[in-house]
Amino acid sequence: MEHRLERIKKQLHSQSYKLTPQREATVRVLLENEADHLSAEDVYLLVKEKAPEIGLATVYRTLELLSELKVVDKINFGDGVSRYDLRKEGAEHFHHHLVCTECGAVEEIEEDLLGEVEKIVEKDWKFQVKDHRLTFHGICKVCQEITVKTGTSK
Amino acid sequence: MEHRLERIKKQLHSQSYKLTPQREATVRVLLENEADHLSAEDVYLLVKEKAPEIGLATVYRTLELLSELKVVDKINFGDGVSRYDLRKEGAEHFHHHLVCTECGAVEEIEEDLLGEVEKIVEKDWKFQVKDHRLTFHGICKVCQEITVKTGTSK
DNA sequence: TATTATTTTGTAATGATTATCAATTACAGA
DNA sequence: TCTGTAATTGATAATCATTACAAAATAATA
Ligand SMILES: [Mn+2]
Ligand SMILES: [Mn+2]
Ligand SMILES: [Zn+2]
Ligand SMILES: [Zn+2]
Repeated sequence: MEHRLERIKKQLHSQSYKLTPQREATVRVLLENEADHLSAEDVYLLVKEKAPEIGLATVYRTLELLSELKVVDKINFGDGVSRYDLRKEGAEHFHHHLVCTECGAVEEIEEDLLGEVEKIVEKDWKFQVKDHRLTFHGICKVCQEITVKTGTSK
Repeated sequence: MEHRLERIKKQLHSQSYKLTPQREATVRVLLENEADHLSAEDVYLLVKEKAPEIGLATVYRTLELLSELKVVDKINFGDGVSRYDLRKEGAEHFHHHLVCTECGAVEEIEEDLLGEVEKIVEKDWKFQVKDHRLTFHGICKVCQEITVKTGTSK
């Protein structure tokens, strides 16, 4: 945890940004909730618990800054809000997501499954891939079992 | 063109929706601009050229309806607006996109490159895939050539 | 034709995000 | 340490895409 915070601090400094108390509090919230996909408002409320004086605008600005530095990725699951997702330690690309259309659960795939596909894209489309976004929509494990048991097909 | 319109009409009827003049005008705009990725506002302005009496709310409702019917897919490229993208004729899954981070161009890949990946996801994550969203971010062919010629590395 | 359900329109309301600006804080030089 | 300057913050207003609403229009039904 402290290790990752240190790394982010260095990344900020390398672009001559400072790790202010507000920024640190925001990053800590992101680290402590890595499994979730928090909106700016979500982050704001969580940061507020520790640092009640922080303003919503600062949270937005910090998240924007972290996006530029590729510390977080800004994603949109189709509800009206942007969500902010920490990059996995050392990951070159954004991780993948499984979104259940039944229960809304979001699962993560850290493994990069697109290596081969990217080669094809670079070769056949002459497109130099820098990053990707991949989300699967479908039925999660839990909901599949529910369907089998209750016969609910929807 | 007429063929696809007919098909969409039938799809609407099968759910007991009507193809009203406003809906038809909207669908026509989508068909005539299939290469683009129009926002609701974009669609509204284009429809207005032919059917000036249409209201923005109707365009939103129609696009929403077409989304539910899977005639269009609603996507978000990270600018503040939703964009609406016609499904390719007979396509089971949403097509892929290549977004150039230099010039903003959006290219389409109709070929489904995720067959193998989906098998892995179903097998290893026990997730039943219904659809997917895949976007690559990188440098398009045109911008690569510009970079080579001018030495602009950005 | 009378009745009812669907659809549309213009507009108001909502809500997430961004812009603004005065106040605070950090920093570099004297 | 003091001083001027740049960076950052917080409160709040403004923006802007989208949604909600209610009255009018249109279509379907009896
Ligand atoms: Mn994630
Ligand atoms: Mn497309
Ligand atoms: Zn589920
Ligand atoms: Zn380009």
